[in-house]
Amino acid sequence: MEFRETQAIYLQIGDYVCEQILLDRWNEGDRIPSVRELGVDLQVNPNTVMRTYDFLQSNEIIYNKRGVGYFVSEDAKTKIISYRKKQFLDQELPLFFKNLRILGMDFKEIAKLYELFIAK
Amino acid sequence: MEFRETQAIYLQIGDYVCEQILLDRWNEGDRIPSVRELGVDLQVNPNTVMRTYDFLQSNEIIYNKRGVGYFVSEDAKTKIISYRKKQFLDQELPLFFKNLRILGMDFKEIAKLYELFIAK
Amino acid sequence: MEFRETQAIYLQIGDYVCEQILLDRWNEGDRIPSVRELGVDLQVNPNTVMRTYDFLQSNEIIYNKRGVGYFVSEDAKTKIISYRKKQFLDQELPLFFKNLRILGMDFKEIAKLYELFIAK
Amino acid sequence: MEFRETQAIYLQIGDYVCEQILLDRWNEGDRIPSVRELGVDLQVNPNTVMRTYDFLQSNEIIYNKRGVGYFVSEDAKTKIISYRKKQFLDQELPLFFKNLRILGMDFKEIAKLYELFIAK
DNA sequence: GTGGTCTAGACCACC
DNA sequence: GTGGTCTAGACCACA
Repeated sequence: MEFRETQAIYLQIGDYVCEQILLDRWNEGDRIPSVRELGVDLQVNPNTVMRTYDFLQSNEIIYNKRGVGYFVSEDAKTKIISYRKKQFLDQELPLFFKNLRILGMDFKEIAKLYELFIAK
Repeated sequence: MEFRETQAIYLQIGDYVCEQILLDRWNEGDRIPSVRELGVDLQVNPNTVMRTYDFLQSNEIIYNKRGVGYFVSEDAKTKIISYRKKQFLDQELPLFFKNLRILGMDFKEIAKLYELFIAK
Repeated sequence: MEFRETQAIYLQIGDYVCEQILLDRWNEGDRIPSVRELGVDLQVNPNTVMRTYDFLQSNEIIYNKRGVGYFVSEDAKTKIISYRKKQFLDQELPLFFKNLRILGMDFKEIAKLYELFIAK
Repeated sequence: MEFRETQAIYLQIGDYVCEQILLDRWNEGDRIPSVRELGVDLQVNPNTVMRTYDFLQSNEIIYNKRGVGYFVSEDAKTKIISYRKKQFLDQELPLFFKNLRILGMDFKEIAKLYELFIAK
């Protein structure tokens, strides 16, 4: 796995894990790879994976059974989506609209571009 | 001024400066606030403002007269808009569309939200 | 059975076993559940139960007949109570009192809560 | 500073910080020592202090100004006390009462011991 | 100077 | 085997 420079690796791994869950590769209730396994897989220090798991656990997307491993929470998918939606509506959308206005772009242009995007 | 966690403060100040220019609050050829003044205004360390000005100067949006201050370049508005438009079309828009799809949102919803935004 | 985060599971199982003995559910001289049985009951790895039994045996609360099983010692109840009472008076009580004071709670509050607890 | 074996160092440092706040040694709004300073003071790796600060920040007891340092939140004292109170009422008190009953101790005994404790 | 991230490697308790 | 903690040391962006 390649990492972007612009974001902490442990967060990118977080996104990776969430994607696996959203795509039903790792199902709710399943055990996910151990910190060591995933560390080897992604060519990353186990501590870094640990940090990801810590972060996801504090967001209740995964949980831990002591001495056994980490597991996908029951409502993980819902949580991920609602978390992202909130992020999107609160942060990205206002910025997006502001940009539209500042750049003097017409909303209809965007609509057209979206159709092109969908068609791809 | 409040700053987002997701982006360096000096870049956010850069956006702020560009906005002043685009909105004709600071006109081309005019002197803009000194590093210290803006630092006080925005509750930010002067070094940070300095970094912003450095950055904007390297993009030729502002220029410097030694011992006098920083000034808005003649074609600043054009430059800002073309720079931003490129950024917007290449980077933000694809991400934006991708998000829409992942979150399963309808484009009509966005259109409605935009009207609300405009009305404000 | 639910386990607290703050203490090792095998110790919490130890408390559970002692309680069964104190409450006369498992009587002195009787055979107690096998490591596997209790493991299934409590949804826990048999190794963990094994560790509990090891621990209790080293405190002479239970003993082992090879190939037969584990049994409650003759004077188990006395031992448990004296062990716990010591623990309680030396360790828990001082901490408890200290907490009361730090939190600025009145002892009468505690008395009331105790009545509620008893009434349950 | 000496650390107990029974609890993670970073949590003990957390308690230490909270104590400083409760005792008005570090006041609300004040900057607290940098991770490096406190690391030297307590003879501990800066990363460990970092972990403490992370933890306290997620509990909103301290907050961070980027590039400047960590600061005591406005209502830190209230938060600490209410956090501890919750912990006490939910976790310790039920266990305490349960112990009382199992050990067959009278509540009046406890009341007497408390008076002795207070008198000290 | 500050925090933040990451690595490598160690040791531990626990399951 | 698992996670959890800690250290030492490095590098970086940021203020």
